[in-house]
Amino acid sequence: MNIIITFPDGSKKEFASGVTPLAIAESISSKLAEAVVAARVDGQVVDLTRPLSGDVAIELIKPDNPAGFDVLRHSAEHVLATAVIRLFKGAQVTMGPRHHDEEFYYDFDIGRPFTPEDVEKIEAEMRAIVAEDQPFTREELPKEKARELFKQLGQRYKDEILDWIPEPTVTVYRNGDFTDLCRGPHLPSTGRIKAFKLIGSAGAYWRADASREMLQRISGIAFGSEKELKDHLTKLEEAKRRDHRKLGRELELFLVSERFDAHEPEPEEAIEALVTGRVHFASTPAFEWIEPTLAAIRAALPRRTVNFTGVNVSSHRDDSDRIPVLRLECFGPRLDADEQKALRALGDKLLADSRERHGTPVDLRYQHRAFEDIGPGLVLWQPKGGLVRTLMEDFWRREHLKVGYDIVYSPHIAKSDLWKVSGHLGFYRESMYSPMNIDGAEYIAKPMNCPFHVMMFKSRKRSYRDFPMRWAELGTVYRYEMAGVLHGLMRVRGFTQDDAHIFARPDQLDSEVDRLLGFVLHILRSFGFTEFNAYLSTRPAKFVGEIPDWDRAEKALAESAHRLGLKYRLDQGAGTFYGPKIDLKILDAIGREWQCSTVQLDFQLPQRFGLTFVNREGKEERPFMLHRALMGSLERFFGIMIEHYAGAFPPWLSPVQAIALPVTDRHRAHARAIVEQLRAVGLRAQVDPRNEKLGYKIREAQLQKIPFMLVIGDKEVAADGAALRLRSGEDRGLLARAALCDLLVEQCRIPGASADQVKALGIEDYALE
RNA sequence: GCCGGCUUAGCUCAUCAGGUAGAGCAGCUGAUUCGUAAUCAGCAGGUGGCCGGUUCGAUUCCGGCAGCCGGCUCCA
Repeated sequence: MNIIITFPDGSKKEFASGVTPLAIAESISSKLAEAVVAARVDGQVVDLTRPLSGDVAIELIKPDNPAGFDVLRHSAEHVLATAVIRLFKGAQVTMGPRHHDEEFYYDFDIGRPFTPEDVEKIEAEMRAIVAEDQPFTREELPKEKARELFKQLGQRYKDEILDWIPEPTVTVYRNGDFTDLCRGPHLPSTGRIKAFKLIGSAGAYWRADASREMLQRISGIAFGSEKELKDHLTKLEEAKRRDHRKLGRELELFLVSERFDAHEPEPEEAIEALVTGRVHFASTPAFEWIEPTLAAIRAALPRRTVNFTGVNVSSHRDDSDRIPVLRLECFGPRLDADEQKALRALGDKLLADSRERHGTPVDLRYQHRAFEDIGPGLVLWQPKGGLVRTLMEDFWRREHLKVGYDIVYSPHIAKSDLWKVSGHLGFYRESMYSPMNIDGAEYIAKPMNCPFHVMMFKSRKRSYRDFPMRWAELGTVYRYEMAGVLHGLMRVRGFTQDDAHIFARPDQLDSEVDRLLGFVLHILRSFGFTEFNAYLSTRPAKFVGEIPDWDRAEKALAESAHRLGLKYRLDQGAGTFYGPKIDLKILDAIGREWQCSTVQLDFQLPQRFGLTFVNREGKEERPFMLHRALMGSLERFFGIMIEHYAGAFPPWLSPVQAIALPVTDRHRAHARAIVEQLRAVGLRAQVDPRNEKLGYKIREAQLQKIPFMLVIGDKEVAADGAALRLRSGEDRGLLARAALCDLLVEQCRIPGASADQVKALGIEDYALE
């Protein structure tokens, strides 16, 4: 019996029933059969070896297609697992990712971490398995049969995976000595994995749950050809070259988490004693410890002043598992051997005491203070970075004022009570810095700016005529982020949000969202980003407010994105607890995605703070509130720009725009004259006055990524001009002084919203009714 | 916070197996007056992240802590 196969281009061909997609590919060309990794049959991706029956539509999938990529990488995972069970007796296999971005990985439990040597061995074993060209075979069997099978194989984790599969029948794939529970599909055989490389190993929690077993993840990359693999590695190299941490140091833009040696040993050296212990936070307030501990330490160190300086709560998992760290400072000469011994003995004693009292360990140690330390995740903006930031901020302020925002400021700390009312202490406590005690009241560093803006709203009775109110602030916030996630400027603990809160009447929702999205695009484009991905995040499982309000708000965001021609992806259930949001991610020069902008609707705060306005009928009504950030955080956005431009900022953002390079010192005076004139028209220009060869100065200017180099020698002095060299290497030749000036002014112009844009962004409701 | 790795001069990196550290660049001094990505010479620079342990002796071996890097998780 024959069946009719329909191809994507609509053409049809007849085959014998039971034909496999692989055979079909071979009938077209052997090259295609070689390249193809899976087939889409009536919309479903299946193995190339799956026999077909009945008339179907078929599409042969190659690795250049996302589905094909997935199959390739998925098979690579199985090869990885095969290598691991061969090399490690009793290794437990768990699972790989559902979808693959760049990398593939598979998590194992071998009772210990993998070493870098293990990974090398595993990769070698994988190559052997590929060379063996083991066929992948698929088998369907009832769930209970599968349970028995994996029990026999000694694979514990598979049992748990089977628990969360609802279907009565499951599929199992085999290759060589490896059998895995797997939906598939897979390549016909391991020999088809030509280009792959293991990237490394790291710990990962079973089911991403920190309370479960720590597994060992091995990750790698796989491609359809060696060339693609090579290209990918080149891209990684390129990313490394652009790393903002490296460029930040080289260009002297910022410092983060820097530790400096202490300057001079001081006559009165300070040491710091830390007392840590695990106690039940709710039933045993850490403060009970302070007095007895202090007294004991004072007795052990009679020659020193010992002060209590605070309590840090260092674990943030949940209330019952917090670790209060008592921070004590001891001033005085460095401890001698006897004193250190005494302190250690005291530590042992405290340990024993606390075990008795709380059933938990306590640990006392001291540390000589040998460093001048800022603290992890805190940023210093050096002069050149500070200048770029100033330019970013100035631009930001000017554009905001143009389109009807007001600029506000708020303090860095506020009483705990405010954070209680706002709900942060309930929902956000784990990310907040510990309170400080001032005159008997508790204050906390702000993790967000919104409560302050809300308080300003409440300062007087509001009328429907006041709306919309758009209050923007470059507000520096502090968030306690887990130590392991900090990363250069991209993830820090103190950062400045380009925040704003828009308070408006319900009838203004659509127009405000429209204007906002338009404004976001304008700002991001001005900084040189032209490609975006938008994500609409809808109601999560845990939410506040009424469902009709949510639906309406989600619709408003979606429609607005639509009106602006912004294509968005739906992120179901990923909204914040207080409202839906739309996030914009920008694509940088090498195609990486970065989240910056977020626009969030909030039903929660106006309600918690009881915000109202008086409407046209004289009745109290609740306004809505929009939170938004465009750049997100100045620190992070700066980091992204550094990587996007590889440190070569556009001229308007370059710390130094032009540098004059006199060929010898007799050309210095003329160089100074040119620079003076450039400065007079507002350009940031400098002279390199050093007695060095021209090549040397050019090299330095080039490394500093200065956009315009002005070479000045005899010819240029005679012609009263300069020879312009661009950082691209292009030599523009001699330019007369005036022409040079005009050109540079033009090239360094600061972007800004045009009159049309301002109009589009809606200045009209500035007019009072 | 968890898992692994790393931490040597301002930066980039050496020091084969435990015997108290070297180079290039940067810095300082001097010479050189030079045309599109590095002129030469000299000088100075380090209680090898911090605190302990083992050892006759630790940068090297072991433990604790801190920081960084790659992941988990989370997010601007």
